[in-house]
This record gives sequence, structure tokens and C-alpha cells, in this order.
Amino acid sequence: MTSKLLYRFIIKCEKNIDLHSTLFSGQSFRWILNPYDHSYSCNLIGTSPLLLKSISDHEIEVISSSMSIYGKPIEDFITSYFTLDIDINAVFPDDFHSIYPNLWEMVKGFRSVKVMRQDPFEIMVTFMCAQGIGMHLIRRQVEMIAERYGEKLVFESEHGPLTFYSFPTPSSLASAVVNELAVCTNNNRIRAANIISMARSFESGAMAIACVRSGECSLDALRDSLCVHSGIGMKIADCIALFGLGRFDAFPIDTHVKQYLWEWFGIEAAQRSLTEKNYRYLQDEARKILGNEFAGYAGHILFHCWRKEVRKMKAF
DNA sequence: CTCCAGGCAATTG
DNA sequence: CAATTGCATGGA
Repeated sequence: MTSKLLYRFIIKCEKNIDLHSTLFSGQSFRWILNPYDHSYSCNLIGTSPLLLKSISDHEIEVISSSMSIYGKPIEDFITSYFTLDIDINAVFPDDFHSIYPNLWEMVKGFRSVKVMRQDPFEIMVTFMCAQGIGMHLIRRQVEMIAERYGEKLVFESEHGPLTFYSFPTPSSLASAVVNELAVCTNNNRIRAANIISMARSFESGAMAIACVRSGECSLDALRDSLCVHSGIGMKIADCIALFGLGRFDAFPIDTHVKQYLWEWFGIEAAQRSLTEKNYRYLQDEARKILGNEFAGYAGHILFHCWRKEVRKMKAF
């Protein structure tokens, strides 16, 4: 099936946005970098492929065969997806730079990284694949899931055909077989079964309802409704809230966050293991430093800065 | 060879 | 409570 790319949009951003860092900062696992022209491409659930390219620090070129995505005009979708509506100056507390001047020198260069408002179901699946393995393997799993269970679309570009796979719908994964899905999940059958079970719940309504109400309820209540499902613990529930449900107050703590809470902020409890009690305690401590409203947004910028500047991690 | 990668759940002391 | 173990693979 081949169709032509028809529509071209230029999105203007008031603030600087670094597309590459944003798309490869560890929150999105399936954007592809096109080496020919340094554009980025992805095919979301039930949409036509999306091609993005930086025109300047303040402009993004968007090419799509459709005028809208998820029922929104492209401009509105991009603004929401990349949270261009969020004022970066409101993300870190006003006194942060004066309390941590040395840290701020390093962190401020990463403020163009955006936390995105991604699709809840896609985020659930991808972060359920992110347990105890490296970023490289996580990306491979998500790519394989899309190739095997998504819809194939081929577009003709000036450089030749480009093949895309949409992210699978909930019903597509709900009807998957454990042994076949496990091929895509690092041969981990437990993980595959958990994803199938979650997809069925999403399809039948329980998870969908939790998502619809996610903006109104407390963070604790939202996390509890997500943690009901096998394979979703507190960390992944917080990731779903932050990256998939636009809850920028959610503050997931993983090995990297744990490390910088000790190294940068001297929180001694961060040296101990992440038991449930300690996890909650560390979140409270983090909110004292980063505030409540954008704790997770700021935390992700710190996460990306830690991995790249301190750990010197090269992998996406 | 060992250790660690964006953990979770079940078991044991 | 806290600590340990199985789940799986690959790269440093």
C-alpha cells in the first residue's frame, strides 16, 4: 500500500526545542532518525506516519498525509505532544539555581528537552518492557512488537520508499498469543503474558477508565489503579502517569534517579534499596527540592542530564 | 567471568 | 518490616 505525503506544516515554538534530545531522552522508544536528511519519523496508533524536521531552534517542519492526528489539527497535536504549552521557566523552582549553582550550570543546557504527552497504551506497553534491561534492548523489543502486531505502511519519499509500522492497537495485543509475543519481549513469557492481560483490561474498559479519570484524581489513587495490574509496579505506574497521562507531578525513581538523588542532593536514603517505603520517602524528599506541580518534568531533565553528562552514556 | 542495564512479584528471615 | 531470588539478554 503506497500513498503520497501531502501536507506540510511549520510549527513555531516560542522557546527553544531540541527535537533529537527530546525524542531520544529515554521517554520515546520508537522514533527513527533518517540519516539522509536528519528528519525523525514515527507512526503512532491509528495515524498516518509523521515526519519531523528541525528548521531552526524555534521551528519544526511536519509532514503528514493527514490534516489531523487523534482528531486534533496537526498544529494542536504537535503543541500538545511536545508540551509546547508548558513554560520551561516554571518547571524548576525559582530558587533552584541559587541553591544549586554548580548543578544548574550543567542542567540548564538540557532545559530544551521536553517531556511529551504520548499515547497512554503505547507508554504502558513500552515501559512494561523496561524492567532490568538496557535501553538498547528496550528499543528492540518495542520495534519488534510494532513490526509484528502493528499495521505496515509504505510511503514514497524523495529518497525512496519508507516503511512504517503503527504501534499496535489494544485489541491487536489483546488477541496475541503468549509464546508468539514472547519472541518480541526478550523471550520473557511473564512479560508477554502481562502485556496481553493489560491490553485486555485496556480494551474492556478498566484501564481506559483509569486513564480518563487520571487528570482529576490524586497521584496516589491513580498509581493504585494502575498497580492493580500484574507487571506494573510503582515505578512503571509513575512513568505511565508522567509520559502517557500528562501528570507532570509524577516522579518515577529508577536506578539513575536513585543515583543522582544521592550524588547531587545528598539524600542518604537513596543509597539504600528501593523498597516501597523508601520509594515513597525519596519521592517526598524530591518534591521538597523540585516542588509538586512539575517534579516529574524537572526530574526527567535531571535524568537525561545525569545519563549524558555524568555517566557519559552514549546509547539512546 | 562478572556486573549491570529506566523492575516486579513471590518468598524467606 | 528488609533482604533475596527468578525472570532473560547483551554489552562493557
